[in-house]
Amino acid sequence: MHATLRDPEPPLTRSVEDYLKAIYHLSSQGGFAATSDIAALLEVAPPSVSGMVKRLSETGLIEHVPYRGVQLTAQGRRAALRMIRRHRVLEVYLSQQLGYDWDGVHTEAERLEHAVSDELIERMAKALGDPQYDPHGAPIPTAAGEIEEAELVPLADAPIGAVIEVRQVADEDAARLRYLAEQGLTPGTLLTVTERQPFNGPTIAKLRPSGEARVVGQELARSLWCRVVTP
Amino acid sequence: MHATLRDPEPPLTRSVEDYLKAIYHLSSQGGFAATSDIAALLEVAPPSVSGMVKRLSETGLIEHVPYRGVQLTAQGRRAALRMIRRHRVLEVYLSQQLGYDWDGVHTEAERLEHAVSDELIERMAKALGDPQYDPHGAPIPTAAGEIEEAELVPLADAPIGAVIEVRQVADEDAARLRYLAEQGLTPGTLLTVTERQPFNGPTIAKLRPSGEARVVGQELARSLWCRVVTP
DNA sequence: TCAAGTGATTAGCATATGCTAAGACTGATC
DNA sequence: GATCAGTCTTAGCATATGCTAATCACTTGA
Repeated sequence: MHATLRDPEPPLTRSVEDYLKAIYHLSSQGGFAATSDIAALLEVAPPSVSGMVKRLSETGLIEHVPYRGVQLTAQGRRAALRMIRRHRVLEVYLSQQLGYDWDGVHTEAERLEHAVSDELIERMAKALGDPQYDPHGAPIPTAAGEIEEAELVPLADAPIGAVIEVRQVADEDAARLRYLAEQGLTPGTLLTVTERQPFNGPTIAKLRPSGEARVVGQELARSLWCRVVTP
Repeated sequence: MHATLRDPEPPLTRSVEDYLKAIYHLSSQGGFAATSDIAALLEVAPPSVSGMVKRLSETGLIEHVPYRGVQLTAQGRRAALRMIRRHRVLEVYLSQQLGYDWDGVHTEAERLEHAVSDELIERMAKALGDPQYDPHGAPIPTAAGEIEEAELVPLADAPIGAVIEVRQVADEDAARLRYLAEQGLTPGTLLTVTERQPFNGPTIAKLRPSGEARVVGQELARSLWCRVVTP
């Protein structure tokens, strides 16, 4: 009801959608997304970001504090979450219905997310039984724009002895994702951290229930986000 | 083998892909596609077409005879057929796997065709059992770029008394497509033309085997392309 | 054969997006 | 508090695509 009464938001370009997604990801932790970080994520030069930032703040999608960074407005956040829903539903669909690998879905979804209609996304979601998580374990926003905010810690910071569940893999590199899949370190896996080497060394964990040991280097252990099941 | 050795053709923009498709359709009968026809089909102003035509002939995708019109080169034709394959595979996929209506697939495919990868199209085609025709009966080019060229006549010209098969509906208007579906006039339907009213009047045909009569106005009968089964 | 009309092209401009080079700001260090 | 390194922004430009208005060329009818 309310949604249909709202002013019809004008269609956004592909670029704009990419900027909004980037800003969402970069500002989800701290408050502001920095120009140079946006530039690095989107692989454009910083002045291109400045230009786009000006346009986006004029249309009310972001707030810009010069020399500080940008934040999404409510409208910008809505648009960003819509893109993220599209991306993640597409990832699940491609991997479950079309046999894509866990590590190959990202690139395809990256292009499709700008072209699909809302109707197609909802049909895909329904065909999949309205999934809550994408293949990398990231939560899928609802069509209404709500997203689960879970308390997760990187495996590298997980307390020794705790039972933890791998929830999310924050890495898009196909080779790394493939490696994690081979190691059985996919969302849903339960682990006990047994040991952590000093000086940013690897984390050592046992798979549950099998008890097999896994040695996870510092870098990977930073991108494996986990939920602490029993401390 | 050969395909992988060919120079990697540079990615085309969405606009360019649309122009090539339009030129393919407009020049499939006669030799040349006229500027004004391209402009009408793509809903742009004629000078925009002139500009694009210049760029496309510089990159070798089309041949331009000033004041005459344009034709696709071999390279342009290859690119156009690739888009048409994408479009039609998408239409079949959307209608068979995601429950889209016969008349609703076109718009969605129109946007997606520019974003999907070749790999996704081949996965969809395989999941569908490599279909030969799209939901409107149009032939789907092969991945290698071959397309069936059938001898079809509009229902409006079909000989009286002949048994004919509806093969293809050359109309994109959703309401008209829905109407034809209601009337049972979809690709594969067999008919006998019993009568044609003079002065461009309607064609009257009987469905086979049921014998039910259908009165088809001149305009629709021009967009229903048929194969003559027995003269 | 030539003039009119239709259709195509060119000229000139607008917008979105990107770039490099140069200048402006901020925060940390002495 | 002054300076410097790093970051951000502005200036100026390029490309792709679109538009309108004006001009040009082909065809056809008188």
